[in-house]
Amino acid sequence: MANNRQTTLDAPRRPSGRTSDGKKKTRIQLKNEKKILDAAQEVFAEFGFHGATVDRIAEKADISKPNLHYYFKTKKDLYIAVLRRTLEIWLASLALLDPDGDPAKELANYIGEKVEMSRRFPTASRVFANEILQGAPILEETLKTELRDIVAQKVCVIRHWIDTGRLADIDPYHLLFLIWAATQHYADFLPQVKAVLDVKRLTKENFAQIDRSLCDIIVRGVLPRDGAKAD
Amino acid sequence: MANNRQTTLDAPRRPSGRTSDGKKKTRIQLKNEKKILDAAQEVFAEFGFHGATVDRIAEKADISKPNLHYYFKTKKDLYIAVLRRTLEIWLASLALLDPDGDPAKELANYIGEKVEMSRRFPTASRVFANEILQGAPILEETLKTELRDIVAQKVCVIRHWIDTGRLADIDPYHLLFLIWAATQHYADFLPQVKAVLDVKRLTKENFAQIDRSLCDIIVRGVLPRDGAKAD
DNA sequence: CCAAATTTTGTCTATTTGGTCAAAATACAG
DNA sequence: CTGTATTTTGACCAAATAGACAAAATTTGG
Repeated sequence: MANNRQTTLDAPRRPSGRTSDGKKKTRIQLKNEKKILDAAQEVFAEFGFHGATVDRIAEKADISKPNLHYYFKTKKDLYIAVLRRTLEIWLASLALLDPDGDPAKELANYIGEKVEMSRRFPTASRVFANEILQGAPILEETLKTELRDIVAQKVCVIRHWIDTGRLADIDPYHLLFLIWAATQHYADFLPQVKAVLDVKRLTKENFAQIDRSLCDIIVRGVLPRDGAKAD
Repeated sequence: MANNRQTTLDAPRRPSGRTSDGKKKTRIQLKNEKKILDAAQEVFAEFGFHGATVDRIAEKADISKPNLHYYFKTKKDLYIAVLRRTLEIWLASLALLDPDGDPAKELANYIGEKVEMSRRFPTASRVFANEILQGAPILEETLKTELRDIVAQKVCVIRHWIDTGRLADIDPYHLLFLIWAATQHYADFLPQVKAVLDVKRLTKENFAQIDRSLCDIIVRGVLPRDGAKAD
């Protein structure tokens, strides 16, 4: 009788192939859970947690509502499951930034990866943005532990680049925030971007241009200036 | 019998001192509308349109629900009113960027202004972010007209700076997006920023540091490089 | 001070929506 | 095949919530 009332993301971390009772998941379970999670991600991204309705998710997943509840006890459980999936991609991308690489190349590579993520998984980004925007009620703990730790590591890498004179003396934290903000902007604020650029959708070419622009500005902005030019 | 069913933001643009019938607004009206709008902005920012309840807004405004409906017929009307107020500040800030000024100074000034806005009016930023994130159902038309036009103007200014060799050859649109994203990040994603930085709140000093970091990176990133260093 | 206009409120309603439950249908192991 | 476990569904419920409305209270102009 596992009382699964949870408010944060920690706990489970199951190998994603077994149910809470330790039993193996059936093929049907695996298939339906994926269908539901995919549908839920889209709906949560479009309407936020509150705006999303279980009915709509069920409909999009092409499954009956009671059946959905058979797989996910509550709307919140489903939301948490979607967030967990999203978070994994999100955290993994930070694993880039190889300390031994060339700073300019590493940063450009990271920016490129993040831009690509905004292009290919915009709904994931939006679910995440929604959650943070609402005050991160579910993710808060995870942000304060996992994310904070990983970021601290990467900050060390950047600091090292600065200390060895391969990067200008900028604040590593704000550099990372800048990259996140700039890249995810094209997923989270897509309607605004499209309106301003006067286009129906952003093509691959658009994203290539975005990648170039961001790398241009940001990488240039953090490279050490040889001919220093004080203000 | 003014049928006020509207879906976009255009129309009204009243001098904000007269009611739809052309009559002068009473002192009570002015006072209560402000109270309600302020409360609504906070609640919409925190919970999004769907998550916000009229009861909660009424409570925060210290006014009864039927009384609130006396001033704003529907929740959507209220939401639109809040958005309109926000949009004015938002659009106005773009008026900066003086074509005759020094590019570096102008950009730094604009960034500073935007950072200051995120610090002082974070809820305004969040209401806006929420709206765009949900696909900008209300703002879409305004974005495609007013915002697009103003931005197009400013893009010309930036292009001019580039053409006269005072700025590197970067894409003006993406430069603006970069600045918006970077600055508003500290209002919209505040919980994440706080978690990563391991602080309870962002102080004035934090924001001064943010301003410095962003100006450093972005302004450096767009200044023409004298000693060109091809990739 | 009075009458008209404005403002405020208690009460009620219709709808939406998250979630339940028992029974039916289906898949599966021996 | 057959009995058991899993999956699916129709019907239903309780809570939340946007909004209506008429009556009461208050303000305002003459």
